[in-house]
Amino acid sequence: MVTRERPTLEAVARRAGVSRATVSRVVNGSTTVAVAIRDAVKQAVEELGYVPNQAARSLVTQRTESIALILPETASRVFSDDLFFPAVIRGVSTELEAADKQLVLMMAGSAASHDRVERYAMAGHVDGVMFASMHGADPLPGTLARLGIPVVCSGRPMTPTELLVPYVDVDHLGGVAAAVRHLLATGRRRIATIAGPQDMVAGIDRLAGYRTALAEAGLPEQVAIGDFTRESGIRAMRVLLDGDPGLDAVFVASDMMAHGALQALRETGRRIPHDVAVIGFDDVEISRLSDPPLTTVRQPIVDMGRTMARQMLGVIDDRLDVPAAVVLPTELVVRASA
Amino acid sequence: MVTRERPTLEAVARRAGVSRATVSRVVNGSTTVAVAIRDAVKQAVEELGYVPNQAARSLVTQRTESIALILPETASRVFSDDLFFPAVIRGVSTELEAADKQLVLMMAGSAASHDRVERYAMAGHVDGVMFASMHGADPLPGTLARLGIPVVCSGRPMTPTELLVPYVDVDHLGGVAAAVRHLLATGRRRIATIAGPQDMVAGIDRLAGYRTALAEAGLPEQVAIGDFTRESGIRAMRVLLDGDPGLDAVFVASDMMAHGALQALRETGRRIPHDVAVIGFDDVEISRLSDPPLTTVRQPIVDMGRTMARQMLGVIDDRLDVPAAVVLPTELVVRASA
DNA sequence: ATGAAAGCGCTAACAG
DNA sequence: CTGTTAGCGCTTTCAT
Repeated sequence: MVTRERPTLEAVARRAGVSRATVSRVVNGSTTVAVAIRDAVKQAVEELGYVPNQAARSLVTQRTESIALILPETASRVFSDDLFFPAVIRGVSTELEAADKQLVLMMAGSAASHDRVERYAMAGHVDGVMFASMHGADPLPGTLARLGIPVVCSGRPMTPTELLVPYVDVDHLGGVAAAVRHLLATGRRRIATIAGPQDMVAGIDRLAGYRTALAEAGLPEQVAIGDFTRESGIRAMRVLLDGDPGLDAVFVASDMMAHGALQALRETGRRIPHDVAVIGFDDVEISRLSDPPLTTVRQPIVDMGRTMARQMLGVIDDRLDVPAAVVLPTELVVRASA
Repeated sequence: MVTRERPTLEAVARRAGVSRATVSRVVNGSTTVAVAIRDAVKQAVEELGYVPNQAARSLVTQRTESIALILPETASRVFSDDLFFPAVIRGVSTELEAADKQLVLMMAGSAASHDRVERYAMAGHVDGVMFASMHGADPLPGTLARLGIPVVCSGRPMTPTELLVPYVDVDHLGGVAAAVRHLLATGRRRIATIAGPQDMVAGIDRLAGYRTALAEAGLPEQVAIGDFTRESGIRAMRVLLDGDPGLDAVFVASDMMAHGALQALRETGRRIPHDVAVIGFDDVEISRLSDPPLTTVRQPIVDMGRTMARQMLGVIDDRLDVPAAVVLPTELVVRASA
């Protein structure tokens, strides 16, 4: 590897006939430098193509100007046709770009990579760590926070971590309530649900919302569990139909699963929404492209990413007005499927 | 920001009653350390929760153990429902994970971010830079390569950069030829194409393939240009139909555009493949889910990512057997649309 | 306003 | 096999 050696501060200083300290000042935009000298230095920087060595800089400043986003999922899951993660990344990315911070994206779907992430953060590679899509009571956010590393989560953490870590989440319960209300208002009475994984807050809260709403309406519940993927939606729908061939509606905790459910329903010859009404959750693109287009609970995924990133930037800059918890609204979007 | 100070080599050395050098040896797995001492050091490391400071380490080793993947696109493009980029990322990510290197993903859709990327690489933030989805004659790969930074590209570069930079690409021409042959064999004679953007090798090569194949068959060509997005596919298809309402086949340079083309064709009441046969390119998931399922030229996108990552690892390790150019095969996958 | 000097935490010769 | 020593390139007091 022929790494041509890059010019150092020292080289620039010699060329401009000043000290290293002065060059450093100019490079870092200090105002206390005489204009003539500043220009000379800038010219030397230009001529030599000088770029500060980040490792050296970080060593003394204790700052890297980069921030990690941890997705406790495999890469194949993050980059599947489920557009949830991409939307989070987009939001985060937008905010960090504006703040001139580098995003370091880390998938941590296995125990090994989970470890790697921990070491990575502890090695001071990044100034802060953001988590999205947390499963179970992941101790990592808390661990890092206790070590003094700024941590922010998307999705309410399931551990007392919440005391240490600011987070952003959406109003799952409100969204589900609106969905079930809509089903009731359109005359449905045998309303099943395909719930999300019960080791994730989004899965738990949406199921709780369904239960509450059905209890209030005095209707019996019918629950099948999926893992937010299309495949699991297909399977869960079949299970539900086995249990009650006469069900007339299903609330599905994610659009991907709802997409699977539509397929499973069509395969049995049922017409949607005539025989069975279907409502999803997310409002990712696929819900508009599905057949029929999906009525769904919109959650502002991109905004979650943006909000989380802003919280992180606030924490890093030691701003005191960083809200410990932000809950964004959800909204029912009615399309043909219900 | 309360960054509790982390223990240093020095602290571990004191606790274990040895020198810093010895601790460094143990931490880096040197075999020339007495077992007793090694254990003592390991214990001290454990007790103090020591993790090496990456900035300090990089400063002296000139290595960061991370590698950048540059996507010269906006984040919204990379993380849209086009699963091309995700597939590349997945491939890259798999290989780097195995090599215990950290992937740093950078979107560079604007001139500003293009600059940022350049500075980032030159600051020694990463050990190497991989490019995917290059537009036009981007000078950045060449620039970085000349500076001694290892560079690898996915997609044949359009500049003489190729002399400096290993790359991986797929057999565009072979794939297109197979597609057109299939159309001819099934009796189509008025074969149009929706080409990709003509500032990208994938766009150029696939159009060239179409032209060659039609010329050989002695048929007239009909070309509309898109930019690989679904929207542009819809528009291009309408243009083609305006030009020749009687066309009986269209080869589309990407599945996303083909998806759009299907929609545009259906809107005119045409039946597929009865009235018009459609063949796409990519074989991303959407081609199986579309209506009807899409006949398409499969390119091994994940493998491109993997191959590129392996080339990069080879270059970094100064291995001499790194191939300057790898061309992966493509393959026609016949489904209902043609 | 500028320079001198002291490290940041680590690795890698080189001695011993 | 282990310790001593000399930096890696930069920022930041502290003098001047």
